[in-house]
Amino acid sequence: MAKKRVTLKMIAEFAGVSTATVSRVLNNSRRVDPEIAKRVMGIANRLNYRPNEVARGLVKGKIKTFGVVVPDIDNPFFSRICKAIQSIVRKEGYSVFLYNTDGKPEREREVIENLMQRLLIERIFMVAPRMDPKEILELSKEFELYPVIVDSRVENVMLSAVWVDNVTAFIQATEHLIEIGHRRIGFVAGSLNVTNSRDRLKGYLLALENHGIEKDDSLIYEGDFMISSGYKAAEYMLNLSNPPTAILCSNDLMAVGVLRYLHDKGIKVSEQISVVGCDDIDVAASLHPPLTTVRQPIYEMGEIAAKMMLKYIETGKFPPNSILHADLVIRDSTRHPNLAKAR
Amino acid sequence: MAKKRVTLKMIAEFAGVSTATVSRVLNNSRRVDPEIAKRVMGIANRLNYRPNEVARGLVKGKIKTFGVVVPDIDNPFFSRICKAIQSIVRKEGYSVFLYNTDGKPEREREVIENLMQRLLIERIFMVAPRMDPKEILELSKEFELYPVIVDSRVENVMLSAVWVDNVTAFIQATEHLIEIGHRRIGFVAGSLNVTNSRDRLKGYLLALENHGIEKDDSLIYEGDFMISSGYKAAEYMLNLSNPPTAILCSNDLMAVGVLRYLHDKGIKVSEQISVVGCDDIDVAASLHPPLTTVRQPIYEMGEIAAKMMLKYIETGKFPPNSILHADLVIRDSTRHPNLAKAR
DNA sequence: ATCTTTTTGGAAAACGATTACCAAGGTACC
DNA sequence: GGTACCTTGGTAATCGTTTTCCAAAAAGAT
Repeated sequence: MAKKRVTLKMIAEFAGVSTATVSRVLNNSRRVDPEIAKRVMGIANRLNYRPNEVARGLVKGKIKTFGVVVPDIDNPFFSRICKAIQSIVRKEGYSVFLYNTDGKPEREREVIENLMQRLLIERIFMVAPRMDPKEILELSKEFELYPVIVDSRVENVMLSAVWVDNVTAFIQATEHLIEIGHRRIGFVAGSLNVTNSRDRLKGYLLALENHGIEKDDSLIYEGDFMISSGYKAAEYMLNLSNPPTAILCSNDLMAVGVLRYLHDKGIKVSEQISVVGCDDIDVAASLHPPLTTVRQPIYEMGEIAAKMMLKYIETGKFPPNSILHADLVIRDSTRHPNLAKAR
Repeated sequence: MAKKRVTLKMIAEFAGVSTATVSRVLNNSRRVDPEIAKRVMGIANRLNYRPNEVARGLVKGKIKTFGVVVPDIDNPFFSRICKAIQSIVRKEGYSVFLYNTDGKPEREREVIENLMQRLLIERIFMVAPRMDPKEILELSKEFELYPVIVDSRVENVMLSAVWVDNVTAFIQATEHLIEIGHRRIGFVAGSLNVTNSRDRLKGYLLALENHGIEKDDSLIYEGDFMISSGYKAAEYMLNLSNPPTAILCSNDLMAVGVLRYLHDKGIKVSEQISVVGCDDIDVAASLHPPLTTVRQPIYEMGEIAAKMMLKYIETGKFPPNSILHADLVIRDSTRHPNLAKAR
C-alpha cells in the first residue's frame, strides 16, 4: 500500500536519461543541457523526490550529520546549548545526533571510537567534555575527525573551541561580594575535574588575594553541579564555627540548593547571608530572592560553536578559539553584611 | 596518517574466507564452522572492527536510529524525556536524532516527510506533538512508519502512545484546594491546542462542578507554558475586582512566574494565596515556598515509550497504549485561606 | 551402494547514490 | 581540412554491507 521510495533511477527512466545526468542536475555538479535539466527537475519535484542520504553517505564516506555529546541533557545549561546548535545547523541541512554521557569519560570515548566510524557522522561537538583534551586530540588524529569543543578551555592544543572566561567572571563575582563588605566568602565548587570548575575557583582565589583576604580552605566545598550538593554545601558551611556571610556557587542549580537549605533553616537570604550563582538559568531571576548570578552567554556559545563548525567544514581550516565574556547580574540575593545586621 | 577503516573485506582476506562468511559470523545469522568462526572473530577483535552502519543501512533500508521530536529541548520536561529515551535505547545499540520543532506543526511534518525517508531513521518518537493525530496517522501510513507518541492522548487512532491521566490529576489538584477551603481558584492553562492543556482544564472544571462551585471564565487564563506567561497570568488575576485565593497552573514554569509576581508585589504565598504547579521539575521543591505540584512521572514516561518502541520493533505489533497516573505532592505553597487570613 | 536431503562456503547481486572514465559531437584555430 | 580541445551524456565502478542463489560436501534414508 505504501508508496515505493522514489529513487534516482526512477527519475532517470521517466526523463529518459541516465542516473548520472539526474545526479548532476540535482546537485548541479556539472553543466547539463538546460532543456534536460528542466525536465529532470520537473519530474523530481512532481515525484517529490528526496535523495537517500544513507546511499549518498556510503559514497561520500560521511553523512550530513553532527553528533552533540553532552554530560547531561537534563541540565538546562546543556539543553540550551543543544538547542542553539541544532537551530543553526539545521538550516544548512544537517541533522544532529544526541549523546548523553552522564558525565562519564568512557562514554565520550565510546562516541568517538565507536559511533563516529560506525555512523559516519561528519563531526562532533563535545560539550564540557570530561576527557583530557590531549586524549581527545589523539583520538581525533587517529580518525582525522576533529571535534569542536564547547564550554571547556583547551589551550595549546590544535582544536577549535569556544568557552567563557570564567576566571575573570569569578573575580568579578567575588569582588562584588568583597565590595559590599563581605570578608568570609564560602565557595561551592563544581566537580573539579572540569576546567570550568577549576577556573571559577581560581577566580575566587585571585580576588581574595587581590584584596588581601587570606584563603580559608574550610570555606571551599566541592559539589557536583546538582541541587542536592548545593544543599549539602550550605549545611556544611552554616555549621562551621565561623560561618561565611556569603556563599558563591559554581552554578545556579547548586545555588538553588543553598537557598533551599537557608529557607529550611529560616535563615533570611540577603539579610543574613548573601548568595551568588552562575549560569543565569531561566528560573534564576524568579527565585526568592531573585538570584545574583554570573550570566553565561549559553545560547550564544552554542551558536558560535555551530558557526565555527560550519566554517570549519567549508574552509577545512580550524577557526580560532572564541573566548566569551560573562557578566555578573546583580539581583537581590546579595547585600552588605553590616547593613543586614543593622536591621 | 590516519588508519584505513577496517572493512569486512579486510577481515575476509586475513581469514582467507569470503565476506559472506565473515558477515554471517559477525551477525551469527547462519551456522558456520566453529573453527572458522573463531578465527574470524579473533581477527575482527584484533583489528577492532566496527561495522559500517551506513552501508548496512543501505541494504537493510534503515539504520538503527530513532528520531526524537520535541517542541522545545530547553524545557526540563522534554529534556528529561529525551534523557530517558536515550538511556534505554542506547543499550540496544540505537542512536537518537534530536529534532527541536519550536512547537511548530510544520516542523513536525518536515521531520516525518523529509528526514524519515532521507536518513532512513527506523522510527520516531513524537513528544507532545502539535500536529493533529489524524494527520500523523495519515503520514505514517504513507511511509509505513508509525511513531510512538509521548505525552499526548491519542485515542481512537491506531498508534502507540503513552500519556498521563491529566484529567484525574487535575481533579485531584483542584479538590485539594477546595478541601482546604478555597472557592475562588484561578486556572492558568497552557496552550490550549495541546491535549494535555485541555485535559487539565477539564479536570479543573469537573472538580468545580463536582463541588457545586460555578465556573467563572474570568478566572481562566491561557498561557504558553513559559515563566513569563505565568507572571502575566498572576498580574491579570490579582487585578481582578474579586481575585482568586488560589492559582492552579498547568505547569511548574508558569507557577514560577506566578510566584515571582507575587513576591514582586509583596504578597505572601500560602499565607495570602495558594499556588499549585504541575510537572514537579527539579527546582519545584526548592522554590520559596516549596511548590505543591502535580508530579508527572516524566522519566518513567520516556522509559515506557522507549520500551514500547523496542517491543514494537521486536514483535511488529502495536503495543497497547499506556496511561500513567500523576499524583499531587503537597508542599508549602498551599494553605487554607481562612487560616491564612487568621494570621 | 544409491538417492535424497541437509549443511555450509563462496560468488555475485542487490541497496541508491556519486563519480571516474569514455566517446561522440561541436568549436576553434591555423 | 585537419588537429586539438572542450562540452556533455552515458557506462560502469564504487562505497561496505547483507543476502540470494548455487554448488559441493556431508549426512541420512532406503
